Amino acid sequence: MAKVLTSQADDFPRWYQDVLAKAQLAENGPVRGTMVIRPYGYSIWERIQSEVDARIKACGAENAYFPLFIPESYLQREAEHVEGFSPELAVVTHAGGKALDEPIVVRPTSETVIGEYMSRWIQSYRDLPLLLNAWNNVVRWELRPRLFLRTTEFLWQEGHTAHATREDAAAYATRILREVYEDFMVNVLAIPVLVGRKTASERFAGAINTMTLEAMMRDGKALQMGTSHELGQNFSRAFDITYLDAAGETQYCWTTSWGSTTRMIGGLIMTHGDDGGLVVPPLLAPIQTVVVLVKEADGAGERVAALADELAAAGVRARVDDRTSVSFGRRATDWELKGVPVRLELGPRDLAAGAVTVVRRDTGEKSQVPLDRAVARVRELLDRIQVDLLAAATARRDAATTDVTTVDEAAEAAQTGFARLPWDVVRGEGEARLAERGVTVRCLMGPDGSLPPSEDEPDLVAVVARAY
RNA sequence: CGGGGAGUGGCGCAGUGGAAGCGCACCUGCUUUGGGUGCAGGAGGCCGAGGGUUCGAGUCCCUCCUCCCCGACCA
Repeated sequence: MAKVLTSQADDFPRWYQDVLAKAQLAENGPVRGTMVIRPYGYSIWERIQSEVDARIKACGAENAYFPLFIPESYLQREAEHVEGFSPELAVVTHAGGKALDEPIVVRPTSETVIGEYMSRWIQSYRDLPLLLNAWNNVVRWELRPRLFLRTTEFLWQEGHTAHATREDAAAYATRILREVYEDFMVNVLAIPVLVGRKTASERFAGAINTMTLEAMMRDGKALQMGTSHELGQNFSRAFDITYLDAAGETQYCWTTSWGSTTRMIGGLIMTHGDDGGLVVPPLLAPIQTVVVLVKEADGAGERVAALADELAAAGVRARVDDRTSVSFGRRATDWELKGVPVRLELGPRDLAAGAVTVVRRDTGEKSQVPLDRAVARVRELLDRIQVDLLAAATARRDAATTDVTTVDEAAEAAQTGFARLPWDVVRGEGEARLAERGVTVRCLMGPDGSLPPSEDEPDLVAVVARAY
């Protein structure tokens, strides 16, 4: 492979920046912290949306849209919520050429405005559960932005639901965590995630329980890939989200919210990417296979086009690269940088052999396959790569995870990966001591890996790490 | 806001008082297409802004602006 990127070993953050630029994923916008997502990067986001949206709908939620602008007074109705978000709000004070009577905030999240409308839409227990989701953009003024990982404006989906009982709300928040996020991340992104509970200090502003999915990047740091919250009755009390139960009594609803963002693209890059660039898992890839015309000769161009058609007919997202004005090496490198899982090369030597050269992006392995077996071979490889990427990422994570027994050992081990230790050892002053070394509790898990119903369960395990 | 750096073609950088340059990218032509081909030619600059010193300032002095990195918040 040609060396066109800073290597991961030399400088991981710079490697990340190089990949963004060379794979044409995204670049900085003119206002600090904003992001321009380029067509290839956006096509990856569209694939994410498509997969996540289908899973959300399978859980019964419906899409809706709520406004970008929220009255400042709405945020102030929930004390913890406003306290949590105040430092990062963008506030509109002037519009239409004059000062506004009440400032308008640009949504940092939509709990408040959706709460207002839930209170109007919910009358009786027959209206519950109310299951909503929105695909939109939000703004949180970030002091230290990084493309995809932490930007002032980002794209996401935010789900908001209202239920009759705490148990229903908890069950739904957990269902989304498992059936939407975990399933998508593991089976499509091929990223292994730890599913756990946030500590009180890491909890969402206004939630009674925050659950998280944590992935390990190739540099050993953790990335929160998604969250699901039980909001208790905090927002239903603030926004008067009530219903009449079967006995005719007025009750407050129990609400949830859950979100996943363009940050997942950052996680994708840093989980699977290597010194050759991005590596996209086949099930996610906007382009699963590129058919490269090495050189126009002996009808090779027609064979390339026919091959791409056969692949498309077999359900493979295929693309032709017949830009013979660009040198072969350049084009091979381009597709590697973009992480296309399987590349087919067709040139005179292949034609003479009645074959096509097949290259795996993840391993670099090359083989020659008879033309009439090419489509079947591609489909086998796509399946194989999907499985292998998850296995490789899981192996890397497990190899960089250490069981320890003290806070000091955990802080040390977390400099290069994840550390696991008893929660009882950490709780209290432990979180502050870890923070001194840049380490946080990523999540709490049961001894068997289960999702704890509270942080007071016996024998909980704390997973700690440095995080993005 | 505390500490540390940097502003020079699109991007990355060199240039310590005397002709604005280099690499990549871009355009033209030829060449080469099986791993970022090679050669030749070419286009592109208010050197962050303002003021000062000097015969002469990208370079020295002053003021301002912006950006980046390290700390506290965060999907």
